[in-house]
Amino acid sequence: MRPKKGARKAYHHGDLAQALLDAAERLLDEGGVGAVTVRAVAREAGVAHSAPANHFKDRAALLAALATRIFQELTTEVVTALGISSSSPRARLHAIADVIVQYALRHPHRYRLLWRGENFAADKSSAEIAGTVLYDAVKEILGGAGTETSIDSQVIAAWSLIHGYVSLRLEGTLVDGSDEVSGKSRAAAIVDVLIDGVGRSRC
Amino acid sequence: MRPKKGARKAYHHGDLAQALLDAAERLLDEGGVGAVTVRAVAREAGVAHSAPANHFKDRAALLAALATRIFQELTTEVVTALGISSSSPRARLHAIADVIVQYALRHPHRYRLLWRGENFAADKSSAEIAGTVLYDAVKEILGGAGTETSIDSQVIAAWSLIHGYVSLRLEGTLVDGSDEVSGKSRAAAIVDVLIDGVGRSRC
DNA sequence: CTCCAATATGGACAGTGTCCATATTCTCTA
DNA sequence: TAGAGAATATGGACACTGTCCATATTGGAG
Repeated sequence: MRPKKGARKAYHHGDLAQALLDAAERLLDEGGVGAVTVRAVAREAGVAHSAPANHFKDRAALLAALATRIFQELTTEVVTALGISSSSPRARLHAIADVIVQYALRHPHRYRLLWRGENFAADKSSAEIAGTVLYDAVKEILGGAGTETSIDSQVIAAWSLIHGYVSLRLEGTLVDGSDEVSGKSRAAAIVDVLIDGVGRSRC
Repeated sequence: MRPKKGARKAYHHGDLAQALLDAAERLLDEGGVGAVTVRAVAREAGVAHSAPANHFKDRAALLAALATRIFQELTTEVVTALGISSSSPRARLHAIADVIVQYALRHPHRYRLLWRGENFAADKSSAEIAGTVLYDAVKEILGGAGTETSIDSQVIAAWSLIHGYVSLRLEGTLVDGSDEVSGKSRAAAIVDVLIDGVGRSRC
């Protein structure tokens, strides 16, 4: 039977699933996804090497669950920031970009984990839900003007821009060493480029 | 001693290093980076499991070499496309985006390999060189107008946009199923968004 | 022709994911 | 309240992996 209510100190260990995810997150932060090994997670949680199998059928399933949890944390941070931010579309886009860039730089391994599609081969559902939340957030910011398709393109462009920038930063591909450019962060600068357009800002 | 000239049928096997990279690329295309195992590569190439050690000290080194080779292939395709493309900045940006998106969709595992920083822990050099080539290509397209920093932001924005879009497509995150939008590809559409700006196209 | 370094081989070891039979413990029901 | 069955945890096993090692082979420089 599954725990029906509180589920604290339930069964033998007491929510081992949660404890395993905690352990996995610790290992992830320290050594990257490669360090998140079924056996290492079990060791970290102080259980037998085969105990995780009762809660996650696979290493992939474990990583998927971890990614889902992280995705929700990130989504929450974004939503919170949007709650505080002013109502200007530019400010709101800056807020989103800022939260995501900061989170990714603070927890690089976590952010990387989010975008390994392999992890979601099992249950795309929860990741897709979180993704939809973020997508809709930007769509709302960009408002109702323009045709439906043009808005979709704008939303996709915004997400591509932010995610791409973070990826390049994390992988160290960006030769650009300066985070600051004329008083604002590089992230803010490229968001402005997207809003104002390359063509316009060059004239 | 190292082969000095032609290096064909050299030594015991005859450029085993190259054969190993061929085998690795085959395995990569079929089963993703996880399938590129030192032993599997050796099997595929028909040599002992420890033979690769003579040419690549690590699995990481093997992957790095493979990534470098793929990076050069992609770079070449981009440069070629730019040679054919018209001189309009918009057309040239479209050309770059198109080549990269098409390449990534055709060889998803190869594209993914390029952006795993782990692979370059050993020799960042060659990957950085290839990255610089692409970076400079966009920088040249965007021309000499504007301040230095604002140009850098524009180039970074362009690369972030393209790379981010490809990543989202590859990971299946984009709920967007339609590649085509009002006669042009989605990739072209978001490049146009970047050029014209979100603000402008909404007025 | 001889020798040496580059190259290839096979064995070994620790670590991994996953399956299995077994042991323990919780919860619901009879 | 007693027991039964399901959920949970354990330890062993297997095949696979990366990497090291001692050994064998080979090609070219001297």
